[in-house]
Amino acid sequence: MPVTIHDVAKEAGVSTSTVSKVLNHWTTISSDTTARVNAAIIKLNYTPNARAVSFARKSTRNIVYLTSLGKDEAYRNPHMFDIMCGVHKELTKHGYTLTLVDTSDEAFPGESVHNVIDGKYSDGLIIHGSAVTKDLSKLITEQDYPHIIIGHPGFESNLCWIDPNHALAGQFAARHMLLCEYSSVAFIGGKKTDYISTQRLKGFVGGMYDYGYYIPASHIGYTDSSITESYEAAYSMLTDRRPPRAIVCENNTIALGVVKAIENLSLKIPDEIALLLFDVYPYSNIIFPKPTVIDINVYDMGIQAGDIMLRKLKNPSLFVQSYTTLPILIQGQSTQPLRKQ
Amino acid sequence: MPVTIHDVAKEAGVSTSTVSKVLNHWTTISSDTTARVNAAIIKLNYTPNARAVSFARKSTRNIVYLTSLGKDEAYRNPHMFDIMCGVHKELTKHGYTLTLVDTSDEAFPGESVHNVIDGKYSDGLIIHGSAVTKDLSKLITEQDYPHIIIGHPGFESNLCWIDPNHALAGQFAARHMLLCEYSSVAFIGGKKTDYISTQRLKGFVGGMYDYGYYIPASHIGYTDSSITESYEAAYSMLTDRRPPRAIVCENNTIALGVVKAIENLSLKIPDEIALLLFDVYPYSNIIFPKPTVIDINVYDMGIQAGDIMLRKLKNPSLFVQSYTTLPILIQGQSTQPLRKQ
DNA sequence: CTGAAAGCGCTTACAG
DNA sequence: CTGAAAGCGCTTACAG
Repeated sequence: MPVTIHDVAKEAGVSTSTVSKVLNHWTTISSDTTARVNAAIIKLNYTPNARAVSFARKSTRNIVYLTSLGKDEAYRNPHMFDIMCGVHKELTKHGYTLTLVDTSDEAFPGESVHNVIDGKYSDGLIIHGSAVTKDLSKLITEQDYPHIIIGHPGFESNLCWIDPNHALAGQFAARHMLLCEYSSVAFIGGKKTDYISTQRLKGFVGGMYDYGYYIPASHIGYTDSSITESYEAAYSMLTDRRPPRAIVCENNTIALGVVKAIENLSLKIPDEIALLLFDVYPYSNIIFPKPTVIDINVYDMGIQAGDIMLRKLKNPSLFVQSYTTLPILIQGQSTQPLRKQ
Repeated sequence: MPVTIHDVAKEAGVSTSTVSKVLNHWTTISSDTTARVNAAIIKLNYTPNARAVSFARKSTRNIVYLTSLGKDEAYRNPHMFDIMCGVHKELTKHGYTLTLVDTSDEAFPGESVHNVIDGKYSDGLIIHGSAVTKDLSKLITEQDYPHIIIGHPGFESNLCWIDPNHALAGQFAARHMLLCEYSSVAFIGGKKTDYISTQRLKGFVGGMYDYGYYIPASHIGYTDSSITESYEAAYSMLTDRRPPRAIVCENNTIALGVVKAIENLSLKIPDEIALLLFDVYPYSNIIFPKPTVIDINVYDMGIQAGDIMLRKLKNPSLFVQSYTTLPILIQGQSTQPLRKQ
């Protein structure tokens, strides 16, 4: 038979209320009693029944992480799981648990959310941006349910969200290029309709402009993010009569195409052409020489999401909509070493 | 105020016991009463309080997934998360939830497991093989706690586990090569101490042998799984006086090195040299021509783990130790097309 | 076929 | 500083 609070109370010669108070660190208990109760707890190896606690307390100390969990999602979108790990880390630190809910295979995703909320499975909801629909938004807002969205939803709303600052990452790229004294820099990105690519480009162009450099249209490439198109974009820029001195690649696949073009033209990195990438993942580690990369610490973004969730639980009126996660620069050998730090 | 079972009972004009019985599909309730209760449930939009249910029932309908959830784990080991998604899928289907527990940052991982078990957080434990220690094994075995290990632990035990059959995958590779009528086939693998690589090699060599083909030592390469060493291994085999007609690459990184050697020697795939890889992830999709791959459906392995867990909960004496997940062959253009299917 | 009542293991006003 | 008692929202023998 599992040991209960009654067993502990009997062992310590006190009431169950007193044991409960010791367990919850009430300050009104004498140190003598506290000691006796703790001794009994250790002697009996007592662990409170989490179900009973959560039931009596009317709070679960559990948060639900809502996202798409289909087959191959882990390969397609590992960042999402890295964020999840960050969230988990922060919640665990404060005694909360994390439960997963999938949105990938139901007709109406609101159904499971409705269950989570009305079934009181959790105290709050952390939702990956890709899983947010307008229906969901309405449901959460109406119920005024504690939540935080990771990655801002594609529409205006009163939801709370955080998001990495991709434009700022673009500015970082510009700044680094100028520190390396490259003024003629090209940018090869994804489609014009791609949100992240557009933000990075915007930040980059703006950043260069702030220092007095203007990027001509011929030095901006839009691709479908395939190796083939990126190769072609880079090849044509590099064989132009005024080739760029450096290329910023908006993602890893683009970088592969660009590197291939550079190899085929037998150019030396970084002496003849410099390279800067966004994201470490998934190919930066198979590019030689080791590339200089601007990365986003999404694990840290998960930690922030967890932290905000916890703060919201204490203060339900807390409202957050912000670009919160800063990019970091990882210096490699694909750009000139800086004169001094 | 949330609506409770009492509200439903009052609305339907019955007792709470009766409502509970309808909720739990007891067969003793008249269809007339059932209809009235269901109508009340819909009218009031009632959802049972999961906490109360789990508490009263003394079963949580929750399973804990125990694994390492540190930073970058999602990039290092996405398979683990794919498995997790499979587990989640199967559990959800049967009304169970999945909660995550991290093993990556504690001095004694048994601590959190002890909590999970004694705190009655869940009905069972699914543990990723990499997280299993002897202490943990002892704890679980002593408590006779429902569990299933994914990937067999590195030591003998009475734990229940399932694991993909890597040796069988090796046999598949041999069989496919012979169907393509390649008899001179090389194998480039990881270190001799690598478990998966060794199993795949063993299955491959054995499979070839079963059909009467013997792989000479010169056609077996051991590497540190780096592009450089794989390149060198392939280069030396291909420039040998009796080069292989096909190469089996034990993982994706090795394949990159091998492809590079093939390119540098200007050999044509598959006409001059054929290629077969293990694993789709992470680089098979950047290799041209699209390679023929032997993959393991680890998502499906997660589903199986979930299924076994559920069966164990019904029948605690169920004991499983088996190589359960079958490899699949994905035909690409790096081997001859087969004569007929 | 239905309901009254005990109980799941805690927490928390409230009284002392 | 401590304890008796009510209550969290269900389930489940048990009686009828």
